[in-house]
Amino acid sequence: MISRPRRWSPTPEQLMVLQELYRKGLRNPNSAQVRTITAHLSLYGKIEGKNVFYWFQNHKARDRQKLRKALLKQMHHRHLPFPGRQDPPPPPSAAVTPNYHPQSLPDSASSQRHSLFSNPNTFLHQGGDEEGSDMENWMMMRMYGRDWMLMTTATGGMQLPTTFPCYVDTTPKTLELFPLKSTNMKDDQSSSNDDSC
Amino acid sequence: MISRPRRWSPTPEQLMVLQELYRKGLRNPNSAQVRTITAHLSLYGKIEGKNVFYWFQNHKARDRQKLRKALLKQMHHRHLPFPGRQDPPPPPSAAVTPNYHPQSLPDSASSQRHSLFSNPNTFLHQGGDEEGSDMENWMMMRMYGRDWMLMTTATGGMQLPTTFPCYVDTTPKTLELFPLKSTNMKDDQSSSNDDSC
DNA sequence: GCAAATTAATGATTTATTCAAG
DNA sequence: CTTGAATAAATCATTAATTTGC
Repeated sequence: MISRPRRWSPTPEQLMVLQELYRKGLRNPNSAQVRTITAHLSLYGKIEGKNVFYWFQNHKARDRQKLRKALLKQMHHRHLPFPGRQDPPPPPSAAVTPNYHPQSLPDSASSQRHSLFSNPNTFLHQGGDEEGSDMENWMMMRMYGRDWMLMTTATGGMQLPTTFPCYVDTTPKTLELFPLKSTNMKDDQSSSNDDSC
Repeated sequence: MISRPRRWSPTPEQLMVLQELYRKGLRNPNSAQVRTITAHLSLYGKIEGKNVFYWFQNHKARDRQKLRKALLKQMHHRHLPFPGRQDPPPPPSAAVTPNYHPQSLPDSASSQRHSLFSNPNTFLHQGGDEEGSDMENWMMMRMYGRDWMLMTTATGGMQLPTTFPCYVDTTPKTLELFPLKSTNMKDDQSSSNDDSC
């Protein structure tokens, strides 16, 4: 019995595909991309969305850190210019760029790059434009993978119910107090005192 | 017209409940906790899971940083010992503790604290113990909220389909190449060259 | 050859930092 | 200025490589 591994390990095919996607320049796959990649990679073995997400995150970070170290060591040794590495053309001189939040781009920018991939194949669903619908239960953060595992697996994930505050000044309706399970033991539990409503 | 706000802002009731939960010691709510809190708080106004998650994350971080600053300033000024702050009893001298991963606790530890909250009310579903089922599409990471928004909202989220690597050495089955949409313009796009399979 | 011991890689989590809305 | 949202960096923990003694 191999006792199902506790953490995902990519099969050679999965790894190859991920590396190729990375090599092509993919760094921060969005939700749809993660789902698509996961779906396709699941042909080669067990895989989840978070694995894909983590893989890109770690790979990017370690690629960058490797580059940093190389540059530092090089700079310390001699002043040889850049090494090769022209695969995913990093934004010029952005090898050590700390952050870079190009958020909320104003509706239509950089239309030149779009022309490079004129493949309007809407492979993924493109729901309505208004809010609601899928937006509700879309996210269960990364960290919850383990908690969920501990919760569903019978590993004796102890229960630390936390009483819900009940002095909300509006009509309490159906809400009074409800216990919450807690599996991570860090600083998650309630303080033992002051829980009388 | 107030033009629906683009980011969540807690209503007074929601904020009060969140603060109370925090005050009681909740720091890293897990998946079930986030869902439960979200469900109950949605009685008081529009809210999503990520809002709850972010709120705890930010609140913890900023509480800690505030404490750090206070300590630093105090230490610099005079040597007054700790300020008050005995609400969520921080692990002794853990005010600036870097990490602390109590992961994979061996099945039954710290049973004393459990006795403090002997409320085995299984309010939340407790699914089977084996894999699969809910574990599949459980997580869409935090960052995807915005992407999803840009995608579903008609803001002209440009399409940057990325060709899927196709030289996987197993039988390609139904997978050959598939375009992926990309909305974040950071370094997400594929390199323009080398996309011929 | 082969496990136990040690080290290197890397998957998974948490914390720090930054951007930007209000 | 406060704080929601997002990303990057640091860290932990487990698995795979590898070394080592037999």
